[in-house]
Amino acid sequence: MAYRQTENVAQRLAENRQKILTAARELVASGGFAKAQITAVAKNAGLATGTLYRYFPSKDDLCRQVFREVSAREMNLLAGIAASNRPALDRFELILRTFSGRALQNRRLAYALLVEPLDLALAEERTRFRKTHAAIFTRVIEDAIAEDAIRPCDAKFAAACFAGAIPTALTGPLAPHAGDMSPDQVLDEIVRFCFGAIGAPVHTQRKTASAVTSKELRA
Amino acid sequence: MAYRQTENVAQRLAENRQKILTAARELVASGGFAKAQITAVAKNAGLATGTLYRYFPSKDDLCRQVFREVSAREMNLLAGIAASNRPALDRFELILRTFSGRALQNRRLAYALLVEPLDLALAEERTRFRKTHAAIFTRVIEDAIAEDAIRPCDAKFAAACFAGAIPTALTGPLAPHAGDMSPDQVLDEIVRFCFGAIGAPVHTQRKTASAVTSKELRA
DNA sequence: CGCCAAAGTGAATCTGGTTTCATTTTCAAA
DNA sequence: TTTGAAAATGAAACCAGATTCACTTTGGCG
Repeated sequence: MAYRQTENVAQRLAENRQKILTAARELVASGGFAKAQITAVAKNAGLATGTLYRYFPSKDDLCRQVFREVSAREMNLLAGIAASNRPALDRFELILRTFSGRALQNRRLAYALLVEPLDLALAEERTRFRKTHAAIFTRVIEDAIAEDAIRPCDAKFAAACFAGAIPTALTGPLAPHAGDMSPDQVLDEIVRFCFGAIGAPVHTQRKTASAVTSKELRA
Repeated sequence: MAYRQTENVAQRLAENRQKILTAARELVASGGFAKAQITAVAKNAGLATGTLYRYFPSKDDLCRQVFREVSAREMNLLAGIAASNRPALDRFELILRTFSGRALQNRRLAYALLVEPLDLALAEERTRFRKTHAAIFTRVIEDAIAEDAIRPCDAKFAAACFAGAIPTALTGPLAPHAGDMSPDQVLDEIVRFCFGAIGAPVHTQRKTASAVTSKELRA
């Protein structure tokens, strides 16, 4: 009577795995990765601590998985915009507004992904994330140069600057205090800053498709 | 015969304290704060672990002290430049070149201070450090605006961007690989980027006093 | 010289979490 | 209904460091 995994069970397993990831994600979104202790995740998922280890080999693996899932959404969104066929500077602006807009819409989570102090394993994951941002920026900057929309500059270098500047300016202790600036002002300043940095003309009345927000994404 | 601390002893105590700080600083400079375990610091200082606790109440206190001492040097240097009475944009450029030049001259240490993953206590210290950078940038940007050297913008916001951009672009995984760009090219790109970002004209042949390097500082 | 308080020592202890694993529960097949 | 393999459990073991503390050493003073 070789044991065979029944459909029923397989589904429950998948559900549990999901429950764990969701539970962890919730904790992270509410209080950063520091809150995602195994015991807490287990309780939040309605499972015993030991059970988690039947689904994930270690805490690090679980947290990395959470980080990847959350960040993948963002990266895909931006990559999608970067790959569209509008003029490079339009794409650039859209990326800036989308990235920043979404970060401002879920500050706690953005903080966790972008600037909160993390342990080594997660910092590695964050590095991936940032490298992806940089790659996306690099691409549109190079395109803008190719299109003669801006004068040549070191695209990779500028991209690294953006990948560092934006998170710092949006979240964490250096970000403007709520009440200091409205989200829209923040977006405008970001665009002005980034356009200026690569020597692109800043239209005060730019008229582009509005950024993709998380509400729209959900829909 | 109430015990009175003799001159001799007082001096040895001071020396030991210094030995500990130096030992810790060495470890940090060579391998980041992760290397600064109590045991390692003690060994490096030629003292027993327990002894360190006669000088510092906890590891966190010791490490914070190290962080402060190392970063204070940098902050004073930059603050000094910011306070000089040259035109604002000259000061801005000088600050950028000094900051970046010094970081490139001691990459490992710069990495530790600026971007390496740190525990909470030290991350707090780093926040101070970055806030100071931002304050210095804010000041010269505001001065530049007051001097009509650039058109008005949100100085604080731009400063936060710089405080995020420069560390990322100089050290850590997004920084240009050695061989990719020469240090001088990096400095030029930084200046170009930052000037552009606040809408300042970039002179290709700017002629300013050269940045303050650590060699000069030592002298 | 002999005494004492302070300084120094480092093995033993503590700590806050992760991870294990012997036991119990579930459930499909016989 | 019985059976056994997989799944779930959670209390106990574990871990890598920081921290403590009973003891030894030092050196100023009578």
